[in-house]
Amino acid sequence: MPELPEVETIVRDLRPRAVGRTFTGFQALTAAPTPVRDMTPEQLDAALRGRRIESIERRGKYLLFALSGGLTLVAHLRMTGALLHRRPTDDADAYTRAVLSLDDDTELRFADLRRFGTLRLVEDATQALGRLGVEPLGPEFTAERLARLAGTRTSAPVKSFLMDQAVAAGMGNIYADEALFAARIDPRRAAASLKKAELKRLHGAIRAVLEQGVANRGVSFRNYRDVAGNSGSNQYFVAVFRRTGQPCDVCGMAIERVKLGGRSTHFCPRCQR
DNA sequence: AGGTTTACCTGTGAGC
DNA sequence: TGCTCACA
DNA sequence: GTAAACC
Repeated sequence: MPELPEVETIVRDLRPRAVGRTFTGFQALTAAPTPVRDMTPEQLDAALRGRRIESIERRGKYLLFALSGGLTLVAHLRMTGALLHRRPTDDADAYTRAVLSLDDDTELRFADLRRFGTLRLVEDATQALGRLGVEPLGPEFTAERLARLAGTRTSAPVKSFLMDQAVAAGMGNIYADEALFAARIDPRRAAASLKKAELKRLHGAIRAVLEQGVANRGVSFRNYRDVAGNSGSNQYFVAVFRRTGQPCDVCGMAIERVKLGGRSTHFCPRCQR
């Protein structure tokens, strides 16, 4: 599940490989549903041909390809998507749903086991993005802002609060659990009940776990792969995620798992209160 | 309105 | 081993 | 992971 650090890794790897290249075609390889939204694959092919990639940016978990002529190709990998940079003659990648051809005899393969990922071509990038808050690794993400947002919630658990993209764009299930462990906060606590000192710890923890994720090129529990098809290594450094029943590294207590907002949530019942 | 559940799709792994 | 179910 | 449906 690509979250902020995984998407950031993809964007950084893609820039030297794809910026300056021109699209020579688009092809959907599987029957509907294809990743393409709001138009047919044929329309996307026609619209993409001849457009140069001016820049590649990340916003939350979205990838933004700024193209010549003012259009933006917006990709979202959802749960199991990957963007592989290959040559047409390279071995096939499993679950490749679409191929974007470039003018240097390479291609971007959009692989996606569960088919939740999306691709859309828009004039204004913001129209393809959901309701997004500030970038948690950017200067606008402050403890004060986090506290203000937490105060607007009533009963929602802080875990669900963190998963809301309008709070900190790019946070996902893994890094939310890890941030709450690092901040020693029980994920079941109501967001509005957090004390100032706790929010300050949480703010720092969010930054720390995301930065560590980027440094380790992301988490690969199952499907995540970078543009070369390689795994990240951050899964070796997680404290609680998918460690149900295993001893906490800090106190030795068994990690517990509960369901919060429909998502599995992992925490140490002794360290997090 | 905020919060929670469900739908979208396909595969893996655990338990019986 | 094969089937079902929870989970991602 | 996200958006729509449902309390």
